[in-house]
Amino acid sequence: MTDCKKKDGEANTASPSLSKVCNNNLIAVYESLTTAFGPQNWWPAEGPEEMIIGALLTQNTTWNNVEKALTNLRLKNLLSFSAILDTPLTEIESLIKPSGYFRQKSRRLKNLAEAIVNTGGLQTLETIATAKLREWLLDLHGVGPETADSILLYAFERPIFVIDTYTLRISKRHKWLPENAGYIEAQKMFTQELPAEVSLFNDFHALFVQIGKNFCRPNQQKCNDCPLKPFLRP
DNA sequence: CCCCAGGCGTCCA
DNA sequence: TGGACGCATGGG
Repeated sequence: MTDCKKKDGEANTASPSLSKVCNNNLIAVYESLTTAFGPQNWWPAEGPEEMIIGALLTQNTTWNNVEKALTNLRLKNLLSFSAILDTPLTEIESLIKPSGYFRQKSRRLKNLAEAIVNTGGLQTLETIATAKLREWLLDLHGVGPETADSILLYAFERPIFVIDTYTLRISKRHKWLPENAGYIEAQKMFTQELPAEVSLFNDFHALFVQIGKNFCRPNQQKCNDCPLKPFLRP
């Protein structure tokens, strides 16, 4: 972790900042994760509408619970924005109950569906440049940075690195980032030090979730068996 | 019984 | 501007 190689011609006098992990190592992190867990294939396309709905429902919620809600919606043919728009709030509430926060999320879902339909649907949104589209998403009530970026990456296939609590926690535990780092700072690190590839970002994010679930819980870290042990900074 | 989950908006200093 | 808090079901 300490011998970050400089690019050709670059001065080697400045000591690398503690918050900076060199390119080689984040790639190595990804390779270690892939070796340990294999490719993840997250959100393998039941279509962008379902991905977007899932991105909203999974806020602070396990995917297992989200799947129950998605199944309920699918059985009622409600995995489309126009259908959600035409369905009473109370029905949405009862269908998505397994995914938790159902009163908030049902409103957010209808709100999101309404915004998308009113703006001309996904076909219109697809034509919007990434930065602008991110702003548009963030303006929606109930869509924060992670949900917006998940939608950008997984539904619109834009090369945006998604930061979730696992990614932040893992980055801090390994001292790739300072303890007070936030979403933007973390995203900047990954963006700057990785090639902007959708498939890489997709898989990387999913792999971090695996590490988080298995080795990096809030009050329990099993660093001894963790594939990322070699990447812990002193 | 406990802790935790693929966050976000609100409130308050 | 940043840190607590409520939201809610389901799994370990």
